[in-house]
Amino acid sequence: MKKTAPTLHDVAKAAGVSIATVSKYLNGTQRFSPAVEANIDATVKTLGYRSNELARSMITGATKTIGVAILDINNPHFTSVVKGANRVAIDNGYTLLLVDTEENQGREMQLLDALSRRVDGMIISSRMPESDIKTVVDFGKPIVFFGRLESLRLPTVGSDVYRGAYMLTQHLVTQGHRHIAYLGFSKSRWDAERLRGMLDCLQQHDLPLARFDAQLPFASEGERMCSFVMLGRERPDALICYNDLMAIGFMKEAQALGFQIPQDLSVAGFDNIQYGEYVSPSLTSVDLKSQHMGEVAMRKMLDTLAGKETDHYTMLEPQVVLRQSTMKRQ
Amino acid sequence: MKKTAPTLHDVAKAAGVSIATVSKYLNGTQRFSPAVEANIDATVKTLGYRSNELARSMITGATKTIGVAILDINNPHFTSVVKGANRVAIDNGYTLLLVDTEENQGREMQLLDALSRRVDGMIISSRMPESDIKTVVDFGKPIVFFGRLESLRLPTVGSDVYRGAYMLTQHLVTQGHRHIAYLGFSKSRWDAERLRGMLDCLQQHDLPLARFDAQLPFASEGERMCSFVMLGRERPDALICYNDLMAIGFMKEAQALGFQIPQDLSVAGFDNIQYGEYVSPSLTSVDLKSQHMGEVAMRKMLDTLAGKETDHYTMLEPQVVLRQSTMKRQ
DNA sequence: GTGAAAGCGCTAACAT
DNA sequence: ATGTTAGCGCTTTCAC
Repeated sequence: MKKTAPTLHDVAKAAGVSIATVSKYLNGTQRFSPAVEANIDATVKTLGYRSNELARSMITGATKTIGVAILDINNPHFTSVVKGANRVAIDNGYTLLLVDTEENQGREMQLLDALSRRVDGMIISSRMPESDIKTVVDFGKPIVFFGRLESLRLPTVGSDVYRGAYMLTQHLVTQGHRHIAYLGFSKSRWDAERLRGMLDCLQQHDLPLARFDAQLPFASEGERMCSFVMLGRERPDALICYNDLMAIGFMKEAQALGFQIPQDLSVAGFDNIQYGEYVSPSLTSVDLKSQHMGEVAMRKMLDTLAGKETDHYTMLEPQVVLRQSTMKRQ
Repeated sequence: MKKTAPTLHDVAKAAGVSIATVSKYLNGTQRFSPAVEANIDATVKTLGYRSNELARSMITGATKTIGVAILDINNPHFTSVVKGANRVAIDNGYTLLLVDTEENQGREMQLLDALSRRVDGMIISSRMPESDIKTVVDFGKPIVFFGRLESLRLPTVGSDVYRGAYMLTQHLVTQGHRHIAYLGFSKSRWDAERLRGMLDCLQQHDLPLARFDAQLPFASEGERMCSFVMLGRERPDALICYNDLMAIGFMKEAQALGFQIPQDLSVAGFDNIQYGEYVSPSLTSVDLKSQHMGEVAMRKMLDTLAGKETDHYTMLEPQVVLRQSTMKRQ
């Protein structure tokens, strides 16, 4: 029950060797005579010595910690991203410092500022404008960013949502839908790409797109927007939502309003979250490979830290996953 | 574009004052003459000085970081816990170091070991035996634990699952169910309490309980166990699952097998995860107040760090949330 | 093979 | 009101 934890100094003294010897042996920097090594091992054990990571980090300049900033930990898409990033991190001896910015612009910058001081690098998902991202870059730590950037040249990773949106739309058109609507979320930096994919596809078929915009990417918002979309002058026969969460909320409310899905309306989302399988009808979705995104981002981070050059933009290939919420129209 | 970040020393020199003056002023430890303060402010700005948290932490002994270890970040219960903990942490100037042990005993100890060296305290959710928890306590950092402990006297927080299970069972019995089954998860330290609550209630009504045990607390496991439960000799008329995830999986598979819920079987779970509202039928559940658990845990941690004594066990009151997956039997 | 000593950037007595 | 100085626990040349 000692007041203060044993230090390298204590071990050295107790083992009758120098502090440098202990340090080098423990770090595997150098080998020593068997007698000395055994002695150190024993002393470390009896004293219960554990290195002070802080002191070491101060010298080596590395904390072995990667900061991960996400928008909302309650969103399954982000938990999958974190899961992927975490796996790769752990396999490489790194730990995750998590920051949940709660879809809340206000404190984001100060959170990132604080974060940047305690990590070796940051993996960031954010809705900040590029000018703000520039500020974050100036915090001086390596950054991997989710989503494509215009002016900044940063390592980024994303899913090809344009392709995903195009494919999904193409499928709906092929299945006979003629009145397709998009319940988007224009605050997201991924929204425009989805929209572009849909528009390009529909234009080829000379079909229109009805557009709606949500304020939050949540299920509750999908519910809220439902009557607005379904009880207007022109009811769509297919709806694509910005993400699965919104789609799930929308479907529930649509059913409450008396509509049958997919008979009255086909619904689809993005992300392919796990719960899409368990709602009724099960949800058709564009799988954006969330977990893989996290893995790739962390691998890029680690490569950057190791001084390797990484390609700047990595784009994962999405996959349309068909389920019961969409059907063929005759 | 300097190679190395400016230090306190640089600021002091550039501002023509001593290093201590800068330190004290920046930390608000002491006030100085307006001239000096303005001068320091200006220099800090032009140099872009940002304190090295590591060096500071080494001296103050505080990292302003709390480690949070959870079993699975893909489980909504835990994301809510983290959300709650994170809110309180941020409001108090702390950051979360997250560790996802992935329901994987093997690396858990080494992860916690590593974690303990970089944080001021740890909030832990784990299935470790108490002997192992003792080891973690010996890492020397304050700990707040989720769940009641037998021998160890640690600050802990939990939900009164015994009461929750009792209430839920009571409700089912009142609604006319006579063949109640429990699909448990005996590896969890919360399983026994649930079971005890059900048993105590059923005993009073002189009713039996059929028991099944899952290997993992996932939806997929609920699906897997379904045929085993539903196609045996004695089919239950009500099923309580260890958690909502399992219940959701179970319901899906039961419906696939041709059963109607709740007509053929009432189903209920624990946690009251968000998705329970969106599956069909919507899921009756015992709300364990996940987010509140996280908040309370973090508050206890902060109190402990501040030297305040905290009560050792805090038990939140659960609430039965009735939805469509349970119904009255005549 | 092993050890002495110089810091890493900062805080906190203790001076002045 | 401001400065001097002694470390915090560790890594890392550079000597012996």
